[in-house]
Amino acid sequence: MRNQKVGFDYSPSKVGCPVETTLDVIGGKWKGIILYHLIDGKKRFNEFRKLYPAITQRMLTLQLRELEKDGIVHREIYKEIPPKVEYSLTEFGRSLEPIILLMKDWGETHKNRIINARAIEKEEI
Amino acid sequence: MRNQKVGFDYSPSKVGCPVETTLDVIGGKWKGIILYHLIDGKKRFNEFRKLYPAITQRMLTLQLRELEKDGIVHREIYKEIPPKVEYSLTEFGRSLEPIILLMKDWGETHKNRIINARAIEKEEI
DNA sequence: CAGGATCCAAATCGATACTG
DNA sequence: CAGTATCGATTTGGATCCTG
Repeated sequence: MRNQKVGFDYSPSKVGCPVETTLDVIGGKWKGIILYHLIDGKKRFNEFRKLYPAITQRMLTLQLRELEKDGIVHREIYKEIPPKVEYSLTEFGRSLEPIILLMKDWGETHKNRIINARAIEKEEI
Repeated sequence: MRNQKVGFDYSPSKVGCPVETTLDVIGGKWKGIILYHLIDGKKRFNEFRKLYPAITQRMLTLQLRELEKDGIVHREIYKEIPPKVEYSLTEFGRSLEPIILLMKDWGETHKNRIINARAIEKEEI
């Protein structure tokens, strides 16, 4: 299976409201985080893994590839030994910055509220 | 303390960057769309189904319930026959409006680009 | 009308092992 | 270092039937 997708299917016939387009690009489980960390500069593969140990190697690879295919992320390969690959936002990718930053603000402000809501939810089960 | 934790909880909303919190709330496959349609007023269950035939009854129910539990959506039940249920944004939910609207703008602007990128991707398979 | 319940298929994820 | 490959587990989705 050489083309497993981690994002959503996006055949044109399914395209509905514009919000869906955006969520399709940044809504993957780890894409927002990847994008967020790319805002302050390029990152290497293992830098991401240190920043976010919870994401597996496999998922990181898959999500980066999709962002690359959507033209959001640029992948620069240095032909050295040991290998070195740097990921950065493309110009197009930068157009997502305002959204990511707004999401960051919202998350910072309301994180505890969400955590509480979900904790209560669990107690009730 | 009835909620003492022995290990560390790695559930997304408790750890990591704030962007993840936000995506956790609005990133569900249909949540963005639901939220988008709620911005311009309350909606009934079957109204959503007409606006978005692609979403199944089951998925609509599940996603609405999650938004409700997170305090984003309010569910008003009218005890009538036939039954009537209206969904609306809570005050808290309204704090997400700027993000949703920004996502809508981005989607409108770049929709075609994304569709093309993914069309090419498919040709290559 | 607005769903709940059930069952099954498909998509997605994670752990592990391996490689240029 | 930066990945691939593989496999089993989990999650999610869809179809169908049922109900107050």
